[in-house]
Amino acid sequence: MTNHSLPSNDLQDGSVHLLPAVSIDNVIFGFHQNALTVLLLQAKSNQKWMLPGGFVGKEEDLDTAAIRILNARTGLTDVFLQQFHVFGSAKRNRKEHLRGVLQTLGIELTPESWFMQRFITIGYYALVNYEQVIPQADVTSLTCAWQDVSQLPPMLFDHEAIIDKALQALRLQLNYQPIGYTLLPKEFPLKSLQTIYETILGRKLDRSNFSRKILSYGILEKKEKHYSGAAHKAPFLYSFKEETYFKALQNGLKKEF
Amino acid sequence: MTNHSLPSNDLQDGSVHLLPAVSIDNVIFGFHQNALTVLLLQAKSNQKWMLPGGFVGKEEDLDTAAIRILNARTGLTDVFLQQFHVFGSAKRNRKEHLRGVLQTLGIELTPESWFMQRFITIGYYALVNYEQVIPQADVTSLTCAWQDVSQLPPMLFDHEAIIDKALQALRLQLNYQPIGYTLLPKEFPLKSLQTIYETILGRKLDRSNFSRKILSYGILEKKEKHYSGAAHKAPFLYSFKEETYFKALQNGLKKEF
DNA sequence: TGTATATTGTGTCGAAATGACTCAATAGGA
DNA sequence: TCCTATTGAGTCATTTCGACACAATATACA
Repeated sequence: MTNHSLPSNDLQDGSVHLLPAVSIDNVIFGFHQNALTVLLLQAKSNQKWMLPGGFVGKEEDLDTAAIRILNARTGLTDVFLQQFHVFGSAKRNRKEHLRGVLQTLGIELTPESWFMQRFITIGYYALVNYEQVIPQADVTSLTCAWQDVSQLPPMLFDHEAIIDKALQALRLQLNYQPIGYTLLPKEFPLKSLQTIYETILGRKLDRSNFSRKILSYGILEKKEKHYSGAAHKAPFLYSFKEETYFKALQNGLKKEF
Repeated sequence: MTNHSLPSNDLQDGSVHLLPAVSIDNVIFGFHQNALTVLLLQAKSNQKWMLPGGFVGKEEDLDTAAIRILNARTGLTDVFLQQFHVFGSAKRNRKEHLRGVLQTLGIELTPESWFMQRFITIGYYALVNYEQVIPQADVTSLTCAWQDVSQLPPMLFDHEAIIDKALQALRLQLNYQPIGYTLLPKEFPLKSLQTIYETILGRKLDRSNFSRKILSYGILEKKEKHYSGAAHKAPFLYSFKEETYFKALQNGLKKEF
């Protein structure tokens, strides 16, 4: 973890009502200007960027905590949020950053404080609608802002690796679950969805074949044309058919083997 | 967690050298008599079965701890072991079982002891060679034994759900990674591999199509015939081609999308 | 010794999916 | 008016998939 959505005196007596040694980091993906982006915070102490994270209450489910933490930075409540990996190397080096955080807050803690101990962090990823998010910085950060996934700024400790791993997890998910409903506005051109797939997969896809395949899932509905103002033919817009979309989320898109 | 491979006085002062609130549970799969099996321990206190689990040292990587715990019950060192999910519901009810464990060991702990607190557990699964395992019970268990996955005995708290989730994770893995090298003896008939796939997927596969597909991966080598003594044609044996097998493990079997 | 039975190796066939293309239509810029 | 980028639609050869057929054969049993 790096961040927290709790009052700063929790750092002093968090041990009373927080689960020790465990934190949560959220990788929140959005889609804007034809690019996949991640919501990040910039640390006051050293200007590096970090994932919005936090702690878990002593009697709080992990999933509930992840949602609470996401809500604090985005204002969103109803979100597709999924655990994807635990980062548990003993050498996740937080020490230096923590000193900075404490200095920022004007707090002193002994090295024995719960907050100074080793933490493992559980990675969750979310796919959200860019438009609906109101980024909210916290007391330790200068700003909360979207960053292009393919051009990440300097990140705190292992947070770039965590984003990488989230992308890998998404890449696998593409093969058995639909994606996009929570990332895109109600109506969108197929091109946008294709860009999302391309970013996650890290390679170009054939336009024609992509359209054939995605439409074969039966989760899209064709709407009217969209005149973007660009110097070329106007594309059709599409929207997700909620019913079949969620059925596909549950049952998977295809049966391998 | 449920179990531990550490001396029993760790229960008293584990807080000194163990990570609090975090345990590991291993789902160890083996293949025997044409069936997929899991290695389980039977609790002395109430005869229920549980996954071999344990704790994490304060300076120990999660993955290292998982291997250490697996080694303690199987004697194996070189194993395919993979984290698949964190179980973090606040209501994972260990309390009753813990009382039993403490009674068995003749230890008394205050409710404030680290051991009596809430734990989240990280699930790892392993695929191992049945023949090479020497099951080893620990101080809190009557026995350590293999159990058929499709006929599990009564299990402690959420351990059946954990096995289910491990199977689900395996099911996904089948689509992009080869499986079997660590489960089967050096040489085996295709039928054995097919049974593994069928158990993991929970449905029958067409023999002919299975063979075509699995051979198309190029990870198998045909060996001599095998006369089993059964009243029918003798099958060929196969072995994995290590080089291509591990290449496939790394790079995946196919590129969806 | 001969026949029955279960299971294996091999192959067929149509349907579906995939990857690499082509080409006309068109919205706005030069 | 012509140019250019992009779209919608479609072609086509190749590969993959699912379901099934059939002969070969290792042993049991009559």
